[in-house]
Amino acid sequence: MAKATIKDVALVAEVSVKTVSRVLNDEPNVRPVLQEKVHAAVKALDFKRNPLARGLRGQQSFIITLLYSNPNPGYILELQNGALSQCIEQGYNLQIHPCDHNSPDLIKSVESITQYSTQDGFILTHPLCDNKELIALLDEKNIPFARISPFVREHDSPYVMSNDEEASFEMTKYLISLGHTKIGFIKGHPDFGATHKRYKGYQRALENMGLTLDEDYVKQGMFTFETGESCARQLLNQESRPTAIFASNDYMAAAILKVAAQMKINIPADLSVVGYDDAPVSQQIWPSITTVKQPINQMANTVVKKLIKRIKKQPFEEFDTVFDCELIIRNSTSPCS
Amino acid sequence: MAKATIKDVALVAEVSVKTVSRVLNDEPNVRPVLQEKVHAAVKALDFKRNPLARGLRGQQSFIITLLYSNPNPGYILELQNGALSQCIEQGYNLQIHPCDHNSPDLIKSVESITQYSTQDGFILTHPLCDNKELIALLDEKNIPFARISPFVREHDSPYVMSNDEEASFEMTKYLISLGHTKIGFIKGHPDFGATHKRYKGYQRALENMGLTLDEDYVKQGMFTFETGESCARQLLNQESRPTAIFASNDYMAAAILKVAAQMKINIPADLSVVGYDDAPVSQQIWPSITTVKQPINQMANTVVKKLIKRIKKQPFEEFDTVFDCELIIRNSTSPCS
DNA sequence: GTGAAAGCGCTAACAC
DNA sequence: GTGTTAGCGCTTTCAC
Repeated sequence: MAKATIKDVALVAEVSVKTVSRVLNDEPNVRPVLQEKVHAAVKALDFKRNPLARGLRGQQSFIITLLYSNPNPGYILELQNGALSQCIEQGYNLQIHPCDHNSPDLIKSVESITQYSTQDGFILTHPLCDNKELIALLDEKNIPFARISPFVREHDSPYVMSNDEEASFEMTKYLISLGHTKIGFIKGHPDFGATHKRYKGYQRALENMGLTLDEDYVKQGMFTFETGESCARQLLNQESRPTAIFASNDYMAAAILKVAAQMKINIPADLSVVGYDDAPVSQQIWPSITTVKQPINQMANTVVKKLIKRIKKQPFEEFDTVFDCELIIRNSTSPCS
Repeated sequence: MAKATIKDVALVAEVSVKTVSRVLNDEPNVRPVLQEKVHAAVKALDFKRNPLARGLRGQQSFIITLLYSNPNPGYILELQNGALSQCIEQGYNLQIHPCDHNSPDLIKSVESITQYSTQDGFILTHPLCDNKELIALLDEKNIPFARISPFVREHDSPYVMSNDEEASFEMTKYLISLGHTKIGFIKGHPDFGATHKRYKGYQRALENMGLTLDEDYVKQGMFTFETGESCARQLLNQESRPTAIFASNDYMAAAILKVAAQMKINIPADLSVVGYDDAPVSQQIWPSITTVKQPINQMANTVVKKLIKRIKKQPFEEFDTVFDCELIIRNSTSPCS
């Protein structure tokens, strides 16, 4: 059986195609009686509108493109799933577009997808959402977009973010509450807004609890296992070594475990370690890593809602913008001995 | 400036729209002179065909849907990237559809996406590609599909696979070459075809090298960290414990490291551990885990090529079907002491 | 309130 | 070889 078209529905419902279209699009000016008839016919024929035809006529594609450049597979997948479920709910398709935020071809690659297919909107994840060229491109092409965890917020496009600074503040306070005073910190990649927020939360907590920040306890990592490893070595090879280290993500935290094992430093007895992101590795390692979990799925869900509102030129302020993170206490932290 | 249409191109090239269409579709019967003209006009206008219109007219969508149900984010992302790059190259879009192979709604969920949008073909990853109901559904709807790592191969649809059995055979031989004779094995989830192939490679290597398989050294895991942990405990709590353990994936291998740490068993000095998949954790843990890497990206790439051939009803036998895996020797293995 | 007709951008069928 | 015409399924005029 060939797929039913709007004509078939009109025939069965004994109305015109236009009336069917009106009902389907929730337009006013249709008598309830006819609405009923149409709905019945739609159901009887198991009719679904052809998105291609809809798009062609309406100059829209019902495609939302998710742009990401991020080395964390667990994070990306969660993002995809959250965005996807909301897209499906609203009758949109999600197109994925992995890219490299360091590539000189970034702009070109995004431009090319805007040409080869049509998309109603973009979702930019960090750090792409702070890329001025990219934003300029989308603005120029007049393509709506929404951002996840932007650092710079001046654009009028919708965005969502997690309260990284607050979570980092809480996590640092937690370490202090365990009796730690010598708390090391490994920063993330400076291109990522989250890096600065996480560091700021750490700073603020120390200050707030009357501790002074020791520059020797702060090292610059790049979110990779390798940089985490070298930072950990630097931190732990000092005379007065920290009794706790806060890494800006779980990969770097995992690297601390490696260095500690090699140096025969016992975790958590001699050194507490915390990470960030709740990456799979934080559970697949021993001791499992105390970390921070962002509500990524929910954030992705909301950002899609906002984007679709923006696409439809409706207000989007009704939705949440800042999302709370959750501290997940595992086995890599213990009271300072 | 509004996007150029085929009409604009025809106008500039001073030919009919049909001629433009012919050139664009590489159809015969156009004089080289006109081809030149059309190409020049296309370039001048930076013209790209509207995929919606193309799809509507041609009863195709240029959408390929990737179906997966797999708990390994690194694997999925790699798969997506491989499939995506090939899709883009051939002018297709990739739609992703994560699902749960255990869900009773699986079939319904796939059926619904075939209704809400049109797709030219599906890519089924394992274990979905061995789901009879699913295959029956696609066959009935006459939607072409291709499979990645199917266990049952009777269908005439194209597929690719890695030679898991061979890789597992080689890995086991490698352990034996290190002097190990008491080699434990943790099986994966029985729903996955790979589980059986990996086990078979292990069996065959033992046999081949003149060792007898000891049932006490084989435990049934489910690919999760937790099951790996309990299997490791069972294996290591025996009187005559194995000196090496082969886990069917890296999550379970990571769990062995945990158990070993708790039991003060030194890795790799007292126990060699190998995993499978080259999951991110295998590098983010210490000691890093010796493992097997499948050429996922390449497999995904090829399966898309095959699928598109199938969609176009062209032969697809020219492409590779079986892909070699690579042993990655890291720090979790050493000669038997 | 409702319907007929036009057309979104493209390609298949058929003329020439 | 090349151009004209029709129409994919839908929504948007614009009549009634």
